[in-house]
Amino acid sequence: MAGSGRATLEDVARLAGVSRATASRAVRGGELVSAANREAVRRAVADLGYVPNQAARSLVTRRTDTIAVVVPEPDARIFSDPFFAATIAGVADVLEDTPKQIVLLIRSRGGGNERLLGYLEGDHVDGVVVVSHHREDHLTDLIARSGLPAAFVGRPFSSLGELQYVDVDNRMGGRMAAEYLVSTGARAIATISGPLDMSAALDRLEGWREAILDAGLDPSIQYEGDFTMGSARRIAARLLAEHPEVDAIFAASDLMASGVLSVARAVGRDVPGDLRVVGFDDGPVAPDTDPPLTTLTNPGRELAVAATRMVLSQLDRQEYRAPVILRPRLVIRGSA
Amino acid sequence: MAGSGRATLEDVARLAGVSRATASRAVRGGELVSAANREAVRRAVADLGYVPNQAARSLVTRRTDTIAVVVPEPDARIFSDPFFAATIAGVADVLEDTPKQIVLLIRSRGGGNERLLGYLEGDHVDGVVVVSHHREDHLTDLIARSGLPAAFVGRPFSSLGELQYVDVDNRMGGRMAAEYLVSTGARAIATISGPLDMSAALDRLEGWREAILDAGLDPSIQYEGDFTMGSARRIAARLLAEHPEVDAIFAASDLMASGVLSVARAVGRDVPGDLRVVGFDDGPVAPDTDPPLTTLTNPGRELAVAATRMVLSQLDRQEYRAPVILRPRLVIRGSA
DNA sequence: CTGAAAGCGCTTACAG
DNA sequence: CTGAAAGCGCTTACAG
Repeated sequence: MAGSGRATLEDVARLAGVSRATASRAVRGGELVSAANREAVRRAVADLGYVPNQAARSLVTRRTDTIAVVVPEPDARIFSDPFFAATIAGVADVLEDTPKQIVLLIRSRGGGNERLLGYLEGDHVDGVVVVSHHREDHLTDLIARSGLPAAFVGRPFSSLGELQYVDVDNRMGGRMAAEYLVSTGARAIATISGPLDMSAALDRLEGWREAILDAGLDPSIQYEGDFTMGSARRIAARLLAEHPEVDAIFAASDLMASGVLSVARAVGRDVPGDLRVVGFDDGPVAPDTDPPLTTLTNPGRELAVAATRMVLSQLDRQEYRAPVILRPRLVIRGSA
Repeated sequence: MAGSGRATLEDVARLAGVSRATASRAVRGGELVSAANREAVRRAVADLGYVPNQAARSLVTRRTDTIAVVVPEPDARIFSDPFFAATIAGVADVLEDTPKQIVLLIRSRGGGNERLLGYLEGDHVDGVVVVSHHREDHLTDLIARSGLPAAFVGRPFSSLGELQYVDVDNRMGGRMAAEYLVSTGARAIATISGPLDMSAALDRLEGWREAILDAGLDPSIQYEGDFTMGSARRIAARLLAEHPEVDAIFAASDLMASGVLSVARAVGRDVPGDLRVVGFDDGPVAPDTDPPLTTLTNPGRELAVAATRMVLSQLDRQEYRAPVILRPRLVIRGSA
């Protein structure tokens, strides 16, 4: 009772009248322990408020019961991005049914990976889920070197192969956005891409471009944003001024699309009347913009669930798993 | 080189030609170690790719270099709440300058606290920052019992005293919202509160009520939301139908205020012409609603920074710290 | 400044 | 089903 958390397995064993080995077995689930001893240990644990010391356990089992969620993003604003938030929720969903916890590994402002590497290699986590990976963050090498079970949410940049990941088919999504806009009669279709050091941004841009070309249209009106609303606003203001002929914009995230919407309103463009807007993500903001956003699905939660399962399954047997690639769906609302 | 992460201090010591004790001292910063040995160890560490095993270290030091961020919220949607996101960013900001990492402890869907308690008491973390605390989540008892250095973001429900926390003065904020609305000429002022099992919601409501009463107005038009946009939309639709005379609404979060705005637009009410709306948080959505939101500041990041510092300072010396209470500021934009 | 030794609290073959 | 024993990889008085 006194000093809860301080009781040790030794104490439990003594109180229950068994050896430490038996107490240990009983504590963990009672395999190979007589019913009587199991009960005695249970009572001792309750009486003493015993909680196993994880460090001691980890030292011998080599497991830590923690999964790292790596966020190689120097800017903590990432946290308010709904896609990212959904991702954390997805990991949490899966781990809920296990004894594992999430440790959040955030790239330091300084930009170095030393701490991250040290943590991953210090036998600190059992596996890792990587979110929001950029081309130059060296995370693919780092993960490969660590040898830890890992999965990326979003196709990693890497020549190393073998890195497991889940993704939405972003190229198809970009295509679908452009094709849909073409089908509604748009002819001067611009795009605001995400940051081109991220595969999702690259793929969406590529798909958009292919479809624009296939339609015999001009793919040259293309600006690079960073997935945030702020970036899209700045770009949209310029874009609409420089290219008044533009009759549709594919913004590569809902946040950016909603930035476009507000700028369009501010400069007196009617959406979808004389400007069509398509976003990407189908996140929580999509139904709430004005007009509601036509967009492509990018289910962060579902992707993170799949990635986490991949890591868990690697923990069991080291088998290779083909990437999980979800097809985006076009959700038609009011903006296009 | 081979089996990176597998090298042990023993290996380092042997390669450097010193004892394990000296190697240990050198690895940690070189106090009480000759320059020559320090260098020898440094080289051995580099050669072997040695990374200390944290479990072994924790077992003896009793420190884990992790801080728990406890989210006693069954619903993972919390992650997309910008205030909450800001909070995580704030903790990360502070820990960035320390060797500590964040472990995210989320209340299980099942609702039980067993896992949480087990984790906190299993010598797993050095301290805890609690975010989004509800009256019945038993977190105050649980934290107090664990004896861990802790701080709440938001005033805790507790009779135990001594629990350290940071907060914005929500009551004053509620007051300021109501007083401002009164000053703009509003006379039928409703409120949509947050969930009343949270102190922030309670305090804002209380402050609003006091000011309404002080102004000789009627405080009876009051609905309970849950801080989300969805809840506010459902409520606003009913509220505006049942009380068409309402000329102002204080919504206790920006998310809720933005829900009110969209409903108002849908039913043809002009904001701020014939309906004024004030929110709370001054989060990222506030400048981007239509019209931009008049709101009160609630700096989640700053609060979390203060809370984390509290925990860190408790880690040093067990001294008591008075709560940090920030004054909200009224930010006037277009909605009121 | 340095090293031998004890010990942190557990788990896990191993022998019974 | 049970217990004695070894060992996981580190840190920290202690004596020098």
